[in-house]
Amino acid sequence: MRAFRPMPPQVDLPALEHEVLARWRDRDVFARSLKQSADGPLWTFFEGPPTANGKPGTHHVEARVFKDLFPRYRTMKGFHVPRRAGWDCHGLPVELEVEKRLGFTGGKKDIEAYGIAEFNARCRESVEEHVDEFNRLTERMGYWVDLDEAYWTMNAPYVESVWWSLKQIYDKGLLVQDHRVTPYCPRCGTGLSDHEVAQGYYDVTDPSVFVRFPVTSGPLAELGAALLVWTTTPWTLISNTAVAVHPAVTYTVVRVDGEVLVVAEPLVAKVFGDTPVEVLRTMAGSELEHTTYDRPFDLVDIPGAHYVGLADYVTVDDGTGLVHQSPAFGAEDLLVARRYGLPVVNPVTLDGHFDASLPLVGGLFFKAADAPIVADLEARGRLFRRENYTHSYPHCWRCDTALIYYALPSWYIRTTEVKDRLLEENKRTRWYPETIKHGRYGDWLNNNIDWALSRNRYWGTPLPIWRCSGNEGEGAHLTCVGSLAELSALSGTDVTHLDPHRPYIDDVTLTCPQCSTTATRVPEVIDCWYDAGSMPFAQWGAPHRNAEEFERAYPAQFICEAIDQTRGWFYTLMAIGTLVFDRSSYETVLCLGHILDEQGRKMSKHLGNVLDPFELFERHGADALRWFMLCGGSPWSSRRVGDRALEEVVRKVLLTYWNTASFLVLYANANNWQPSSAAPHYSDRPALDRWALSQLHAVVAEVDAALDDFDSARAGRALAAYVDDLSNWYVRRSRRRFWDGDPSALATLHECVEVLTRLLAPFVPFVTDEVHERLVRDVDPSVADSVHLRAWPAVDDALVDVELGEHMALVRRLVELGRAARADAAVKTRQPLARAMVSAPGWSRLPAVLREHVADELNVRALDTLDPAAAGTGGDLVDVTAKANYRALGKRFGQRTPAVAAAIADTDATVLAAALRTGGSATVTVDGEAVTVGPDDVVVSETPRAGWAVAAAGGETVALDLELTDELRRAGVVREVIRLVQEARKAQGFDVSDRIELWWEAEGETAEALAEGARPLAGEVLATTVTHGRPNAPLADHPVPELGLTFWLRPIG
RNA sequence: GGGCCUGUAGCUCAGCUCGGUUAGAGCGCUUCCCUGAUAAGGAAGAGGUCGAUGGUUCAAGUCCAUCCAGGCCCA
Repeated sequence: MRAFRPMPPQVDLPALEHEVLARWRDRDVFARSLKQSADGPLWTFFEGPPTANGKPGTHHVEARVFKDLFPRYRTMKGFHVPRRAGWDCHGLPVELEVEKRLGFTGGKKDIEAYGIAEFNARCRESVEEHVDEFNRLTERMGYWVDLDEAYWTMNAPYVESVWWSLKQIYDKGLLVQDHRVTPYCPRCGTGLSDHEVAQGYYDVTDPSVFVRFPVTSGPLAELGAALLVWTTTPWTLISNTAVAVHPAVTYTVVRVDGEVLVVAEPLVAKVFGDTPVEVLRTMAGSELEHTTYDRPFDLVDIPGAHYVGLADYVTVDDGTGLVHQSPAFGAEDLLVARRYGLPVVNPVTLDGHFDASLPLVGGLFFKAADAPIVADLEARGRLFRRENYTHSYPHCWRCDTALIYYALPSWYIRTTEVKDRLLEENKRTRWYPETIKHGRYGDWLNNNIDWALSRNRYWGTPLPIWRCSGNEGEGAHLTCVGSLAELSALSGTDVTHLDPHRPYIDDVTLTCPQCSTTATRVPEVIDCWYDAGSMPFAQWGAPHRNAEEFERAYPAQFICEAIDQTRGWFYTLMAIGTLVFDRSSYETVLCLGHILDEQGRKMSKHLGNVLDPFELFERHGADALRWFMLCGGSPWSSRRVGDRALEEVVRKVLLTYWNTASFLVLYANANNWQPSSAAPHYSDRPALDRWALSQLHAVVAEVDAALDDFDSARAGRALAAYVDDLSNWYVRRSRRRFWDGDPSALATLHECVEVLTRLLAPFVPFVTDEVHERLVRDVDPSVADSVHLRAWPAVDDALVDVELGEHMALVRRLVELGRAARADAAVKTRQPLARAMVSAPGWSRLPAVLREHVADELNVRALDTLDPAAAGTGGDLVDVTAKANYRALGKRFGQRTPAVAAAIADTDATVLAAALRTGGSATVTVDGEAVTVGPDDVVVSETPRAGWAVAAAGGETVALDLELTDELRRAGVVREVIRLVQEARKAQGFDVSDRIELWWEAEGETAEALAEGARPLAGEVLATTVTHGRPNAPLADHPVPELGLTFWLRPIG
């Protein structure tokens, strides 16, 4: 016969987790969970690869917990859920990390001096190092994902897949070279990422100039009007290409001081102040479209330009509402220029100086050109006004040079060409929460702009385009290569084993298939977000390798990341899927809120409020952190995490659960009980057992439904409530049956804990597996050797008893009221009372066995019905009040509800209540009209008067008879002594089943009580003898001065 | 500047889909009580203009509008 291993009530959860981890490794549980589900329906999940550029933080744990829960849940439901880890290896974040480590401050110059081969080798090392830490994190937190077969975006097969996809896009004519405006440091010779730019903002004072652009066509020209244009970057006027106005803003043509100017109507007062203006006419901005003007400078050639265009981004907050456009130096300007097919002319060279051949500004640093430009405008009568303007402007965080927004040639994917397809794909995607779909994400798609794909950097997937030398510039032939094998064929050398990174790939040249001249690779690498978005196929190396596996697992049924990925991974996945396969790569997406610190701030290195996940694991356990993330609030709202929240999880949920199991083991072993022991059929078990099972199956249904809807918090609430019900009601009320080894109670609790363990397993995989091991596996080797290999519990509708649930809820409410009444009267529960009287709807239908629980919890000898109408049952003790039930009345009476409610209040409550009780209805008078109301329309409360301890709430009343007889008092003393002896047993470390001998000495009422109550006392404290008198052995005495009592005890044997 | 999310007790959060008159729970605090598993449990108390204003309605934390604050993303 196998006994359960003893389960200490106190447990070191982090230590336990390490043991469980070792067992998972030994038994290869994760791999077996996949193997055993291999024939089940496939449920596909894609892992979003974290960027391996720093230590993993607590926010990484968040997404990974959710990415673990749902696959575990689905696996238990019989689905096959393969999951492969992935690492995002490329990109500027990695480069910056390495630059910092190498002590570089000079940007690209330092890297090139160091050597690209060496630099990229350092990047690779850095990635490998950080992936090691992510592996540790992943394992420790219990995130089951295949780490051995992880995809790395820097591996050659992955890069080849990415190339293949780019070639598909290229072949569709959607991968093109164009210009892109980026914040650019002219000293370092590099563009800066947003993140870098954000670090270098500070206030500077620039000239703010209003310039006249005389109109040269149309009716405005006849008026001799000039557009009044405002800018804070006079140096960009050299390359003025157009003027933008807002189509919906009203523009005014005014005569001021004898000249005619065009200004946005809302800005007239601001621009001209007190100067009198004469409004000649007004027009919508859209009417100004294509109005030509005489440009401010004629130093560079800009063909086909210089007219008014429309742009929604124009505001009337500052300036004149007419915005000067210089497409090479402004992102919005460039967009406008694109739409109108305007040329992008850039007179500033890469070092930030104007082309030396230009008059006026030739060779000047761009900022230094402001002064001569403003002077020249003034000299030519073009300057309307000049002011100084202080604003925030970005500078290079490395060298403090003012940044220039600068158009660099760049490679684009024309995502705008497939925008409609993207919108359609989004339409059929299920978003959690739903609002993202048409809100944040839908919005982003609607404003889709072409994807700027290239980066002028080093550590990234090289753009697989080779340009021939046959024709200069635009006319050169381009060759896009889709694999190393293809590259081998084109280059005539075997490069299938080449590292496809810079600088090695740069050395591969090929013969242009069109003109036979030598072609070399373009220098750019690609945006690492493209790498990540390629994972659906690239994780397999598809289609070059594992094409079938890819086909089977596309698209994913489920992906899950935090909300910042809407414009990141969620977008690139959908965009690449749609571009390459004409189908988004996922069907359902769970979008998480962010984890914040205890002050509600985002966690960031900068603020120093980052919580080290490993410390949290060792302090509270991974289960605690998992439960908090999953159940501490809605998945999609942001939540604050801290030690205190985790301590609460441990105490309230994990330890309560553990202790319930520990309790079961204690009494199962004490009574030689096993799961195989005979137990009564469900229907023959006591109501309390049937209630526990009924609640259990209601919870199974609730958790199942909640997880189906990806609402882990809702599931967690149901589970936590059940843990509490089980521990603090079922076990509490059943204790005596456990002491007696009642097989019904033991079987019921075992079943409840066992099913609960399976429900909890995907949430808190460690502690549940340990409980499963001890409670199930140890005593039945035929069961799977991990809870994670078990099936998800099925709901047994036959066990769900709704009426019983309602009855028990009433019992618990009445107990609460009784306790409140006792507390109010300052009569402790240990003091038995003769009776309690109850008045509550449903009380008459409450089965006797359930009434017993009320009596027992309240320690009263009898329960009576409080009936104000019947003499001798408390009628003289109660006040009756009747209140309208608005919900019921509102449906029937609508607008007259308050009048009916008032009528009910005006009617004598005793009469009303009596009528409702005897006749089932009552009549009240509303505005002289008789209205019939039923029992549901009125909430009757009966409140006993003085002399009783009473508590009432929501129409339910419990009254305690406080009169104490000597017999009751003595029974109270016995119960007091029982508790003291129990406390002494516990303090001396006796086992719960140890028998003892007991001696006592006392006087007066205490002596009387103990003499009378020796038998119950002996039974309760497991005493084989209860002796009045001192022991003759030297035992420690237990004095109780309040009772005039001293007792002694010792264990037998 | 735009879009979205959030705002309920000192703190963490339910409740809002589908409106019902005493707005709940946990943590923390005070006082009691219970204890034959528990780091637990229970009762009472203190603690709320349910972000603000207006509207719809017999009735608004809940529906509508506007505004404010914080967050996220974008500019």
